[in-house]
Amino acid sequence: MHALLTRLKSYNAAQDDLSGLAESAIFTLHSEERGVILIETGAPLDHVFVVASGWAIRHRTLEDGRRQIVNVMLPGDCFDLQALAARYADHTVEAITPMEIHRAPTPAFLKMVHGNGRLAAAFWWTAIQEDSVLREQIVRVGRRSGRERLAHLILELQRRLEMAGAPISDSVPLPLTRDMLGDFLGLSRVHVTRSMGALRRMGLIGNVNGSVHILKQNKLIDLAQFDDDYLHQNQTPA
Amino acid sequence: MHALLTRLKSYNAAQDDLSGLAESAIFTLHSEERGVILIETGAPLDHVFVVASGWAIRHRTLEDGRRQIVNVMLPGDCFDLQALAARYADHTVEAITPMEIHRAPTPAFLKMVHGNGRLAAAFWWTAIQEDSVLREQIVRVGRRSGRERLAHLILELQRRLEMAGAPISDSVPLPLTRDMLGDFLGLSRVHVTRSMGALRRMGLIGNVNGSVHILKQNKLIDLAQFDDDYLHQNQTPA
DNA sequence: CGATTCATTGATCGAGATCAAAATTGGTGG
DNA sequence: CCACCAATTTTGATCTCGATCAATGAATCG
Repeated sequence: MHALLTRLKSYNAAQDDLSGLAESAIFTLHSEERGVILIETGAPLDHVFVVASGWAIRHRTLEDGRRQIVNVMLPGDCFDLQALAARYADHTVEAITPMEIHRAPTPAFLKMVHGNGRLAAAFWWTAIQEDSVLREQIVRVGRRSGRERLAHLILELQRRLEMAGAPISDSVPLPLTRDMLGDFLGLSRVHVTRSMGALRRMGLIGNVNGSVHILKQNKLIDLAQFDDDYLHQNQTPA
Repeated sequence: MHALLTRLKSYNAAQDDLSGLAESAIFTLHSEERGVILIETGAPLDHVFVVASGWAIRHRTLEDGRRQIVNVMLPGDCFDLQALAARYADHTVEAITPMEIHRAPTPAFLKMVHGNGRLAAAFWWTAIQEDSVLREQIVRVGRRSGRERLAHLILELQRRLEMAGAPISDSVPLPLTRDMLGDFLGLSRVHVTRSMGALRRMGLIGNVNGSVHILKQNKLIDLAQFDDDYLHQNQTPA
């Protein structure tokens, strides 16, 4: 639970009784291989997950094969809190790297947060944060150019990884194939390569294979019109 | 609160103690004109809203004027439950028709749901539903063609309006200009007109001005690959 | 090493953007 | 009821970004 707790620090500066989470015995730790489907569209939602390490994607595939990746689940992310109010999954979640992942049955999870208001609020905050990420994804896909989408995504991933305790660095791991990036950003595989090449030729990012080096943060932020307010990092509520 | 209560019926079939909501005195009713900004990007989030009548849009504008509408708020929708965990708005919400809207201060709202678990669950359900709508919007904008986007949106609006108590009908009100539809669907104004014309010429929808007539539901559903599972209509949780 | 998967690059094509003008709609006031 | 004005929609013409098709390179693995 380390990544999640690290993340929650930036929410709950006081850090009062979140300890209850680490102590609770309802989560069990599992290792999953790359490619494993954690949640299947249409399947019952009976567990809540917290990512310890590794990456997963949430995606939806249309009848004719077109696919859209909706979001990436990084260490410290929790899903599917949907389970508390909906019975069936409306998306598929798939591990794209080997993962370590905590899993709790929904009813036990519910009981835990019922007994601990601060904990409930903390999880609510993570849900809010994911909402904002989704909204920004809509803006990204709806109104930005190929390069802008890519630059914006790279910056978002950098921030989100740092929030979960990754060392501050201009090197961002990116274990996504061009196909996945395309399905994430609403572009074709080929165009991802092109946009990547453009950013490289502009000197904004460095050579890529499994991770991106950010060479000129400021230029990249400019190009992407990236404003990280939407990540609600240090906004303890009223 | 009629529209919201109607909507909640499909969630909480038992309909036990949601009455507390109607009785609670924390909401005040306001009339707003078209064009009024209900929530401004960057402004403190100190109120929770429930739409009684009229439409609003949540949108974000980039520095160079490109705009993306993230979602539409219809009668029975609540926002911004974000207020419970984030201090500042990351989007603008604007009335696009005259509206009647209920408003409660966030702290009072919090106290109310704290004292009433079923009510809390019901509001959580509305948040889950909005999440699903957002995810579907990502798929729509990321991977569908112009006509598909339009067809899909029309169908979604029809369902959502019905859920809030609008009479079942193949006539869907659509008080959005072509500009708004473009900013919503990630298209240009001109292309919205074209896509609309295409659907009309295909005999799927009827003449439009302020509302759309759905002439061939099935064909429209086919074209859009519309599957309304994501609206989680009758899925009381475990 | 073949076999497979993924990235890069080139060539061509098309959906949708942009620019521009005309037609329609909707008030408002005389 | 009509004339006028503004806002919006529709339509046409042209261009461009990104998609598609196809071939070539790298990289990984039994």
